[in-house]
Amino acid sequence: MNKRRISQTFFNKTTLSIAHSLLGCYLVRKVGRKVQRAKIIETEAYVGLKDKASHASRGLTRRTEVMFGLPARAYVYLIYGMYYCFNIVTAKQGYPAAVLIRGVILNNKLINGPGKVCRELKINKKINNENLLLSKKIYLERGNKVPGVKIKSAPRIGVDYAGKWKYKKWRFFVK
DNA sequence: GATAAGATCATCT
DNA sequence: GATGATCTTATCA
Repeated sequence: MNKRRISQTFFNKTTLSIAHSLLGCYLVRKVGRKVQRAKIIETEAYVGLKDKASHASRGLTRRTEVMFGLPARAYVYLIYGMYYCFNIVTAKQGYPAAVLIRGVILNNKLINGPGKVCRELKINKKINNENLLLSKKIYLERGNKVPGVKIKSAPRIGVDYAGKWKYKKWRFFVK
């Protein structure tokens, strides 16, 4: 058993606080024999039915049902026909919330943008609904703690249509 | 430096 | 049939 692997208790807090805590942790992806460990440096939170920027704001659909499900699952979807985005589902079953991984460092290479992260880590819809606590293909590990002063927050990206919700500072990144 | 357009498809109306 | 939690390339100033 991997001691550094993130366990259920990590998800036992608010989505915002999880998005914050994920910074500095590692996203581990196994493809065949290859293992990639990507350090998370940027996240975005999508919380609740009322968050217009969230896919869940229009209610439960086939696509978003993973977000309404159990925490610590992966929510992967295709956007603009060509890019996948990788999210970690949070909050309890029945309440839609997730944290989008926007940026990582892989082999000392900065990868900014959810589409690029998924391309580099070979994330596709097969990963959708994977249990990050149990899966051997993709999971999370604790990293070095990031000092609070190095963590910045800002409005989310690409959600201008979301009315007042676009001003929420639910994007977190390491300076 | 900034802004605009094109690629391309699952999902929703 | 319209649209989007994006990225890259092209064109402008």
